[in-house]
Amino acid sequence: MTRPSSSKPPVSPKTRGPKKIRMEPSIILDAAQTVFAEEGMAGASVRAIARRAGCDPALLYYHFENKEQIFTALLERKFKVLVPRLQSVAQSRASTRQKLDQIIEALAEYVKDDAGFRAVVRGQIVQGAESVTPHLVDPLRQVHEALSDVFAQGLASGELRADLQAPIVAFLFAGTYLEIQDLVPALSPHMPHLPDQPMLPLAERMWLDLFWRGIANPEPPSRRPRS
Amino acid sequence: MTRPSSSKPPVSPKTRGPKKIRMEPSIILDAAQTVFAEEGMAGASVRAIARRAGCDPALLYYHFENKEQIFTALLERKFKVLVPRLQSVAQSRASTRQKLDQIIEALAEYVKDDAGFRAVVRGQIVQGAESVTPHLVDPLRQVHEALSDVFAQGLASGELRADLQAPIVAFLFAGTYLEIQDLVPALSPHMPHLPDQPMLPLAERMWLDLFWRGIANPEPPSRRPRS
DNA sequence: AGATTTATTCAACCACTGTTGAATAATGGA
DNA sequence: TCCATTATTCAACAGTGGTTGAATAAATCT
Repeated sequence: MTRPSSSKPPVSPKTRGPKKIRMEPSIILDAAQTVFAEEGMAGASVRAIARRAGCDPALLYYHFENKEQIFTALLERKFKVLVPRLQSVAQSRASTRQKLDQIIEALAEYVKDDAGFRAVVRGQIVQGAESVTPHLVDPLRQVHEALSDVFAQGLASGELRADLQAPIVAFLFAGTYLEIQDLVPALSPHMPHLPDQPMLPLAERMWLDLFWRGIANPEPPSRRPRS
Repeated sequence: MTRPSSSKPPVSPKTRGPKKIRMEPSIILDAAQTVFAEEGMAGASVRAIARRAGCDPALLYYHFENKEQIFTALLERKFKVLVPRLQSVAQSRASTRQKLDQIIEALAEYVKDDAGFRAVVRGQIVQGAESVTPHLVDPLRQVHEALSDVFAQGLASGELRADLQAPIVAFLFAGTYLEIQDLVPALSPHMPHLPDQPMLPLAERMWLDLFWRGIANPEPPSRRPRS
């Protein structure tokens, strides 16, 4: 102030450089996931993510290209565990019913505590966001193919009703499962006229039974090809 | 430019006031709905909404309190037609199957060309946005109550399986229907291994058949109380 | 016609946005 | 121990965000 700033006082010439050490990019991703979930795609600010991760905003640009690429990195991280797991279920040879249970297990891992973030992803999908969609279609296609395979096998073996179409049932199965995982926990707290138990397990069980009755072949073939 | 702006030239003292006349608030709401759908809650700027509606941003603050209130007004407009329609279905006395068809008709009207906007609404629900949730819980509760009634009646009449719980089936029915309406159109264009027909009608029919098989009582009572 | 109310626009405010270039502390190798 | 690389921070830029107060045209009323 009073000093007339003789030539070029860089204001505080000795305070830069690391203070926290070794910030793992995965910590930034964790922070980003929460902030995206809470604020949405556009509402999530780089500064908020950095604050939550405990570092400077500029650091994000050292580890990632920009905000969108943080988002796509997040997608990649999530699908990298889901896709192979589903593919291995599709290649196992258990009964269709058992495979569905395994698929549900994998999906349950995928959705864990994550409704907010997945709502953002859904937004990007339905509005076909240019920068995100390319990174989404590939894993989603793989997920859908794996599920389609499972249902196609069930059709071929006669475990499932012959009037079904595997790719469509795959849509229905995954879509409705995720829907229940997201919406029931979000809504049931506000519905006063409900039984006094946790809704989600009840809804999940009822949905699975319902769905199975809807697709199972009422006259199943002999369980093993028996003379 | 060249004029040195003598003392206080209010820059252009005669250009204010209306140019377009009588901008209906509903036009602003239409514009807002598209922009919210395309850009998300935080990404939708007041300026973008105004541009789309063809008016000045400040006008939005004459007709509405602020951005959030535009959003809640939008919600109100949508639910004002859905809720009574569902309630009247619940009070009619057709067969349960017929009532479900009517519910679907009402829901189809509700979802029409609107996936983007509903994705935003879903985001607000799952993240429990403070300013929006209060305006959502009431209509959502009414929707859920109406559907619950329909299923409860079906249970009482023996049209539906006795091991179901009406409020939960209500969740499943509405949730999964909306899910299919949103996700199938958004995803199927990117799935190369699909039959070459429009997916949505197929998926919708298959889902309804599946759902009905899942909830219908396999030993239905006499259609009218007989002797 | 004149006055009042209603509907609209303009210009500006400040807080915050994504992003970058330069400065620098910590780390690891020679 | 010195040096090069890596990881981090600071400060700033230019743009955009929601929002408001004053100005004013159009519509309505008397």
